Amino acid sequence: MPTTIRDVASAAGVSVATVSRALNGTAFVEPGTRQRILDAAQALRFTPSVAARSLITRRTDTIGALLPDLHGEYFSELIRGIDQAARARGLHLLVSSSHGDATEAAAALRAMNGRVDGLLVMSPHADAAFLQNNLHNNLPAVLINTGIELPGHARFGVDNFGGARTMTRHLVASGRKRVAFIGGPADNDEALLRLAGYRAGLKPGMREAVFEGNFSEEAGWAAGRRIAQSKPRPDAVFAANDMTALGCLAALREAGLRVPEDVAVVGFDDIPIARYVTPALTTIRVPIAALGAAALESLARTLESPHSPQLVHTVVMPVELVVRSSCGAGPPARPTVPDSMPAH
Amino acid sequence: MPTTIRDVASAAGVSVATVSRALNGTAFVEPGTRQRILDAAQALRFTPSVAARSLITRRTDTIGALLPDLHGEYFSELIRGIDQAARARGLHLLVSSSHGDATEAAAALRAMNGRVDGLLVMSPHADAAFLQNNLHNNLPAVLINTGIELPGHARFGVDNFGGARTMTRHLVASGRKRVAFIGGPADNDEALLRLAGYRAGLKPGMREAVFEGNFSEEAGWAAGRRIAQSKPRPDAVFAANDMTALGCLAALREAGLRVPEDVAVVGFDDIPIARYVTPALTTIRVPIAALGAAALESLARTLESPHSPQLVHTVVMPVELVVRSSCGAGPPARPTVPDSMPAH
DNA sequence: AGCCCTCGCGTAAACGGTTACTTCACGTTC
DNA sequence: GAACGTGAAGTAACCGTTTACGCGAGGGCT
Repeated sequence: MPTTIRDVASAAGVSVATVSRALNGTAFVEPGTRQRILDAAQALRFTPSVAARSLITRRTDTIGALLPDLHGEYFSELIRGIDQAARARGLHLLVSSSHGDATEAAAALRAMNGRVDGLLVMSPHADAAFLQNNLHNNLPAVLINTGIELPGHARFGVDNFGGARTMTRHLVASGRKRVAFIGGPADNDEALLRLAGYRAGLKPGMREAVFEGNFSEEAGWAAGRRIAQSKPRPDAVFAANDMTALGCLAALREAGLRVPEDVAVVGFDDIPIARYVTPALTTIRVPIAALGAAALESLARTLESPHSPQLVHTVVMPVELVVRSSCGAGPPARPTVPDSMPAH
Repeated sequence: MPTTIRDVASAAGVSVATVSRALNGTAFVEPGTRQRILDAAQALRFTPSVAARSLITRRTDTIGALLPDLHGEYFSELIRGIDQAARARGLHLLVSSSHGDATEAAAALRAMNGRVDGLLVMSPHADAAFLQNNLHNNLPAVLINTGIELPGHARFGVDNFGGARTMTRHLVASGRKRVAFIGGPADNDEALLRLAGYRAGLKPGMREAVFEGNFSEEAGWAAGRRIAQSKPRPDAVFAANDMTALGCLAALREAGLRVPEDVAVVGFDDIPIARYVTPALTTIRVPIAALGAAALESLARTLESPHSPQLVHTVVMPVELVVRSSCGAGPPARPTVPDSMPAH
């Protein structure tokens, strides 16, 4: 039913091979002939069959993104970065988000087999064995935000350690004496790096105070209550991420403490909400979209030169300290409508 | 290089046709033979070539999502709903987000041709002519959040009119006398419906007061300043979306007005930030994920029975009034860590 | 016993592109 | 003027499936 390359060929009075060459520019075609072909294709609304092409070409010009069940801003920013970079390179994007367990993730990964030329994997389930088992025919893949190191694959992440150290140093430098830390999930690599950064940022002699957490607001709330009642009360709390900081903030204020006067509260991630709470949250901004874009760029380059040695194994994107009022050192008033979110 | 159906056939001692039938269950195959084939396929790690299959089948089991450059929560919720529904039906999801203008959107749409069996289109550029021109070989498509009505295509949206009317009535019922409205972009159908709902919700005799806006925080801020200085000052402001409400909120408070005592401020969408600002924003919750899922379900049904008459043309998802403190009628305190965002 | 239907399976023709060979017609070069 | 390189285009093989068609075997029916 749809027009094929043969229709175009007969319409232009040439062979299918010439049509293919003219359309793809893969070989010399006389300008006049080329124009006839182009016109015919246009007139017939010819669209090459992707399936037929990739059957022989063994390329799909599509990359797959395997994402965890992540949420809101983080997810959309990552996709945005990936999508833009992909479009710039003429690549398509097949996404699979939201799989609760490793089995689902494995199924999703396997289903992508043959549909994509390469893979962007960001999944808590993506350990070495997982990829080994489910990544058939050595599909190129780059890993995002993962702790594991896998021989053939590049890794991209943000500077969790450095960011956490910078934040801690900032608190210390602004005079805070007892800086507490609310951690993330115990098996989460990013959380562990942030914890390590916190420790590295303390002045020698300062005692660390680590409270349990799991990246959730509830955990921040619970930790905040414990912090408010703890014996030598901390005068600063560094939460492993912003949601935790938000929960902590609420708990501290309910306990009658003033933020930032009595205790500073800071987070990590710079989710958009951070700007809007009162007091506005000091945090570490992570370049999520840039992270996604960089990962895709790397993957695309690998695809272009399949047999070149893997140039880069691990890339750590720099992060940025964003000082607002919740640490007592930021601008007091509301910034005049900053780089805000576009309308939906 | 990868194993083909022929390898499996010779390994199992049967013909390729039988392998195909055994693997797809499309015809009777003797149990013993079937098992031999399954074992062989397993042992060889055989994965059917998607390209070859869809070349002959003319199906890709993939649906495309054409999305505007929408942001944050809205985007991710929509994708989540679509993705879950798609996975449940064994469909894959090819996304293309973020195109600034109609030309880019058209290119994105055309590039999907042949890669997808159907299309989910949510784009401000997707008017009738646009689809007519770029939707070749009458690809099934369903439209999301669009004002236009297109013969062959189902439409999905949320009840912008009803939600806005409910909100306005709520304000009126709680004693507000002068309810102002900050609009959205003049060419945005959703914004216009919300405006209409606002008008419909006013008591007869009440004067409407409509301020310009464009769904952005900045516009809300600007409108808020004008509102603060306007002659008979409104005692309630209904913004066309939450971001606008946030901007307005800030402007009113900078002008020294108390919210909600002096003036109520309410929004539309229930973005997550709405819960966290002080005062927490009263708003209309729209079921974004459900919207995406419903649209995909409809598309999938159309694909399954291609020649059945289009059952449903327009679906309007119900919305829900969420009363918080910014309208003066909500719960005063912070709800005890409500259905919060999961960790990223 | 003959007939027909169904099961079980093989043969080979699509599907719609790309591309390795070829052929042919021209200059160029020695 | 023979040898050769190169532009321009055609022929046909090939990519890996699905599926229409054919055929033999066996069972139920008349």
